[in-house]
Amino acid sequence: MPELPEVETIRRGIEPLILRREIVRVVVRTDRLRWPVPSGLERRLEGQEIASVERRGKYLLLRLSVGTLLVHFGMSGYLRIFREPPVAGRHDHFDICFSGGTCLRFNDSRRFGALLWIDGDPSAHPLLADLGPEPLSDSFSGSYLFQRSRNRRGAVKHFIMDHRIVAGIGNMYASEALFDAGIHPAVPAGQLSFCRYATLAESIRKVMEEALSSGEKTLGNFNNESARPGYFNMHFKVYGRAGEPCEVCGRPIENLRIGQRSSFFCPACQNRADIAPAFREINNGR
DNA sequence: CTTTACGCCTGACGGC
DNA sequence: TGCCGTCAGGCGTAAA
Repeated sequence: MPELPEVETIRRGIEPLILRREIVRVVVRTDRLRWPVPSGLERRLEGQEIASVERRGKYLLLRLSVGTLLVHFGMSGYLRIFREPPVAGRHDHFDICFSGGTCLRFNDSRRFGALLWIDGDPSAHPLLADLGPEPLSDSFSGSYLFQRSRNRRGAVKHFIMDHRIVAGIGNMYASEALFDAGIHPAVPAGQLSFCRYATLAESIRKVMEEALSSGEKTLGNFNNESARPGYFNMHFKVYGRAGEPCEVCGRPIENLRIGQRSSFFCPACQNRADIAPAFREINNGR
């Protein structure tokens, strides 16, 4: 599931292949994605040049001479790169081909992804306007999280997955960051201390940067036609590891349902001392 | 305002 | 072997 690091890896991978290239051919095979693909998009894109390749949260933004193309990968979306695309297969929903021969093909079995056209300033688009800061930007910090979390009773894991709070963190990296910070995912967001949020913000940065460097290693594979840019083998310490021993303490990783999502954590390394009344609002040593 | 449940969709998986 | 039910997940929406 592409989260921020995966989308950023895709961005870095395709940027040198398509920047300042002209779109020469667009094929849309279904308009039934997360939202309908705008009709007549093909004609609007053909002949336009890619002015920049950007990302906001999990959204990939291809800025054109006029307007912006927004791509979202949902759960199962991925791009492949061809010079001569073969006959389209199952779930190959659209192709965008460029001068010089590069062709991007989008495949998404679950169709939670999106292809949208934005006229004018992308940051004013409803999907982007309310996004919180990028976790790797200067405006993201422990004090920011602390301030936004006051009076929130929902689980901290849900809190950091709220894209209005911070953009681009999904279920996998939320679990990993909380493990790194030693914070139990179910702790009410409003009950964590300033110090714990300082730790959490650093853990979020660390996990994102580690994932980005994993992705960086796969960039060389982008001309391999079987490759899926952005789908790299990230090493997870808790995500998807229910029942396996924690690599720090050996206790079995547990899976707890929080807000309709599975949440993986180590019951020992991520203890709930945070929410015991005696420990509220103080740094308990971690 | 915050919090919660739901629906979209398909592939993988387990049970029979 | 094959069928069927269940689950996973991002994210907007609606309802509480």
